[in-house]
This record gives sequence, C-alpha cells and structure tokens, in this order.
Amino acid sequence: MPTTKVEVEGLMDRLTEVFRTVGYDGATLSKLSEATGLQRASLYHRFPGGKQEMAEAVLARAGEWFRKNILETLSGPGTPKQRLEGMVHKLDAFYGRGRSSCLLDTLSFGDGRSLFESHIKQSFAAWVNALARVIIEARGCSMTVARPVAEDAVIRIQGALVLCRGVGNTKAFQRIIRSLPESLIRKEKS
Amino acid sequence: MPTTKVEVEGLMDRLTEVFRTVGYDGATLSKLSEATGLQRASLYHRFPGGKQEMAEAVLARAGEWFRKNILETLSGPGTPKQRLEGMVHKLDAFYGRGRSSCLLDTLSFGDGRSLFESHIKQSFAAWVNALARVIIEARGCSMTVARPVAEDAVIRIQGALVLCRGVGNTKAFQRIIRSLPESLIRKEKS
DNA sequence: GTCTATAGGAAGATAGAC
DNA sequence: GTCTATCTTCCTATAGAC
Repeated sequence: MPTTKVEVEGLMDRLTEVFRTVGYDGATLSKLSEATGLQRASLYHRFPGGKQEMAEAVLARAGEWFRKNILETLSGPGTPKQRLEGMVHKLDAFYGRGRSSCLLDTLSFGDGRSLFESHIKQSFAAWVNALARVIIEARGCSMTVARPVAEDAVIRIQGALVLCRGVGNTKAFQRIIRSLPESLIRKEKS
Repeated sequence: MPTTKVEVEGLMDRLTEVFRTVGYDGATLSKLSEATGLQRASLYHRFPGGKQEMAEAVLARAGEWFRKNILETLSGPGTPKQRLEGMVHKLDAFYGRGRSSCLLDTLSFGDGRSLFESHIKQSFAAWVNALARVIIEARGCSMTVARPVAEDAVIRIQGALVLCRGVGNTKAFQRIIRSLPESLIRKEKS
C-alpha cells in the first residue's frame, strides 16, 4: 500500500517547518524524526541522501509553490495592482502571517550556505525579475528604474520577517505587505 | 603576563566572525578553535560556560559597540540628517559594507533563539526607539507616526543584509543605507 | 594560559528483522 | 515501509601535564 499524497504532503510540511525554524545546521536527524513521527531509519528510506536530500526536497517543494502561487500571480491576468495584491495575499499565507521565517534566509547560514547558494541566488533573482516586470508595466519605466524598486520590495519582506522574529510579533510584517502594492506602483520614491 | 587588550579584542573579533557566519548551532567548538588558533581546552579556560558563554560575550560586545557608535550618534549633537548620516557611516563598517550578517538575525535560529530571545528583542527595541526620536525631531511628528518609519529603517537594513547574503553582492545594502537619511527625514511616504 | 588526552554523549548514517 | 540495533564520527566538556 503506497503512501498517499496527503501523507507525503504532511510529511513535507513537518520537514519544512523544522528547516525554517532552526536552519540547516540546527535541523538534526533527531528533530526531523520527532517532528515527522518517523524514526531516523525511515527517513533514510525515503531520503537516501539523508539530511541534505531532505533539505533539497523541502527547498524544491517551496520553490514550486512559490512559482505557482507567487510568480504566476505576478505574470498572470489583472491589473498590476491586482496582481501585487494577489502576491501579497499569497505571501501572507506562505510566511504564516509573518510567523514563519523564509527558507532562503535560514538556509543561507552554516553548512546550508554552500549547499544551497546557487538555488537561493536564483530564487531571489526570479522574484526580483517578476516584480520588476510588473513595476515596468505599472509605471511605464525602464528596467533600470524598476529593478531597485523590485529589490526594495523583497528587502522589505525579508527585513520584516527578521524584525518580527526578533521582537516576537507580526505587526510589522502585516504593515509592510499591506503597503507594498501601492508603494510599488507609485512613481514617487518608494 | 596577562593577555593584552589588543589580543583579547582580536580573539573576540574571530569569535564574532564565526557566530555571524554560521549562527549558534553551526558554531562548533572545532570551528571556534580553528578561527581563534586556540585549542578547545583553552577556549574553556577563558569561557568556562563554553559555547553559550562565548556567544553571550560576543553579543554583549557587539551591543556595547552598537550603543557607543550607533545609538550615541543618533542621540548626539548635530542636525537629524547629520546624525542619520553618522549612523549610516557606522553601520557600513559594522556590517562590513554589507558582507557580514547581523548577529540579531543569525542568533535568532535554533538553540540560539531561546538563549538570546530577550537580548535580541531589547536590541531591536532600543534601535527603533533611538531612530524614532530622531525622526520626531526632524519631522515634528508624533511617536505614533515616527515609530513605523523607524521600524521601516531597521527592516530595510536587515532585509538588505539578507538579500545581499543571498545574491552574493553588496550593492543593495549600499543603495539602501545611502538612501536612508533623506528618506527618514522626508514627510512623504517612506 | 596553553596544551594533549580523553570521557561521555549526540550526531549522521547503515544493516537487517518484521 | 517502519522498526530496533549498531557503527563511526563529531560534539561538548573536563582532567591534568607543562
């Protein structure tokens, strides 16, 4: 009896939660085992490459969700403002309303850094590019103008997650994402 | 012959570098030993509490530097703009022109989280407060208005560090800190 | 104040029963 | 597909010589 898709998704959710919370170095096999309810050996059955393969799977799955829900929203139908509001709505869920950290942040320390460097770099680049295209469409500006504005959006989101994790509440994240659509569309200094 | 102050400062610099780069969980005694040139047992001689005491010392020292160089600049003499430019100049050095991570970020994962939670929270609060006071002075606005603007500044700095670490270059950090003084003083939407 | 040596335990990973 | 049992390596921490 093969494992159901629902069970696999639940398993991946638990693994993701661990890597998000404690990073790559902090994600010990014991913690991953406890979080999933599977013994270490069972995890190795599913991920022969061990911890590294689990983190790769988690990162790949998050990347797919991000492409399908964030990037496709940005390049999809609707006005630029509607698409940015769509992104913000999806981000709110993706980051647990500001409670969860970003894997691109937590996996960029320690041993995770060298392992996922290029993946992280590409993910940030794709996000900035998708945002820049929306901004160009909304403002009728050049890529040279749009790129730093798009970077600012990613910077604010990441910074808000860091601050909220630090101070222990999510108000700043909520404020930031709510202000994003309008601030990215306006031509004034962002 | 007691160890000189210069040597101690050098030692602390090396320890700081490790915790900044790999976080608390990633900072093994082996890495700390290699980075400092001292054997594990020698590190225990200086820090009987082991890794936790080293991280506490590193965090305390960074906090002192921050108070003396950043917070005192913000509350010191000069116009608000001059003080913000002073902060930016110090921050540029503090974060290695955008190459180094912030300890408040790297120590908020894994085992470090529970250990340094309140220290991190207080540090962020002090920084936001100091910035808010400058903004109030510059704009003649209320604390209610100034606080989110001050938070935005911290958010941008932290976010820029995350993005720069992710993409492997420091341009975004440079751009962000250069734009900070003027954007915090202006009454337009930050 | 630094070192070598080592204890005791937790880490990642594997073998093989069921 | 999951488990118990085990291996090796690395970890934190200590003892004691110099």
